[in-house]
Amino acid sequence: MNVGELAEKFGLSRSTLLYYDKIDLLSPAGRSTANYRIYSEEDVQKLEKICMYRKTGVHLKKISQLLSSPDYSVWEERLSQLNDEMNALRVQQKMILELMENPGKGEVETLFGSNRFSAILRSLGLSDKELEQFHIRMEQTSSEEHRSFLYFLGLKGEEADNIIAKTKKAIKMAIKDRPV
Amino acid sequence: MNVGELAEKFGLSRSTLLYYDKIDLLSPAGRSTANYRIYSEEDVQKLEKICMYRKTGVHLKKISQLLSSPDYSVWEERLSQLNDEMNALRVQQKMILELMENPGKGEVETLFGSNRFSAILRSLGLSDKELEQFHIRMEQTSSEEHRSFLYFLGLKGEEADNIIAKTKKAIKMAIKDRPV
DNA sequence: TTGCTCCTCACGTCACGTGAGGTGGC
DNA sequence: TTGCTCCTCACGTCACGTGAGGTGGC
Repeated sequence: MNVGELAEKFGLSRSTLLYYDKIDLLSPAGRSTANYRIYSEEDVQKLEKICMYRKTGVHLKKISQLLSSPDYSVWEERLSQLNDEMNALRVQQKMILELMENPGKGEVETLFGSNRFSAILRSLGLSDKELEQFHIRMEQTSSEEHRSFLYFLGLKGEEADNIIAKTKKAIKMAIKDRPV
Repeated sequence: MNVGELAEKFGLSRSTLLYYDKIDLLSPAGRSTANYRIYSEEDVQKLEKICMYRKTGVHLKKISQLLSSPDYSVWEERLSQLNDEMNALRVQQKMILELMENPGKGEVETLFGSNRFSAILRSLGLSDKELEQFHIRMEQTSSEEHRSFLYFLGLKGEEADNIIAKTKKAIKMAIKDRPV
């Protein structure tokens, strides 16, 4: 296999493979007479692992190390890092919400009503779909539990009522649209 | 004020301020006879805003735009971006957990018992302390609710029992260590 | 011969950090 | 004079993307 074929097979760009060769992460087994890169079956399997590991967000250097000596601790470290990164993102969300609520400090227009609600939703770090699913499952299990959970999150009475109303509506819609 | 003083006042490095000058984000009002940068009171106030905006994670270019023309939509965009980024991190967490559970694919040692539990905890994107607090609050409110919540998260019976036992222990410790 | 892929530099990205080499102020 | 801060390049970071300019294969 040459670069183009390998790139397409894995949905990567050529420059990615050239880069991997450059940093000695994945060098082709050989070269053709015309100096084309030729990848072996082993190279293909190695690339498969690389792609999997890459999806965890660890640095290519660590991936390189992992390939030569599997080390379990890399995953624990990465999980811890991810935790920190998520917390950092949450801090950013909080900062934005503060700026939105205190336009005086940042001198931006005020935010209110349903906008504020959606901002709070996002600040919880969940996607809209995920949150809707969560609320639906809670409401179906126990409406009372749902309400206390919303209070638990620090929402005020009216806001909680709004969410519950929305969720009930969503459930009705879901039931209505359910295939027979 | 010169660079060093301003840097210290805001807890920034000098190179940061040099960089901000270079990209025309914050250029000093003037220069001394020895070509030192001299920052005015206006510059100080501008830097204050820059520091606040920086905490939201928006690019310096956008911050530069914000300073000349306040635009509310920047925050909405950033919130949406943050959502995407958090989801991306969650995908990475999932990938790691899969690799940990399927050592065959990644050829890493197996994970079991309490390790698996802590991995699940981290995969929820909460810090250990946050999670402990959460469990404590739930357990104090309603032990039954706590258990059903754990099932809700997909934990099996024994694992749930373990968490509850741990939480009860933590509560006892907290009560015991409480200042009189 | 015409396209096509391939090759090798080399520069740009983002927000700085880190020297190198030199000058002014107390 | 001794440190101290200041100055201006310029390179390194991370994982590529994007040309520029040129060659081999069908």
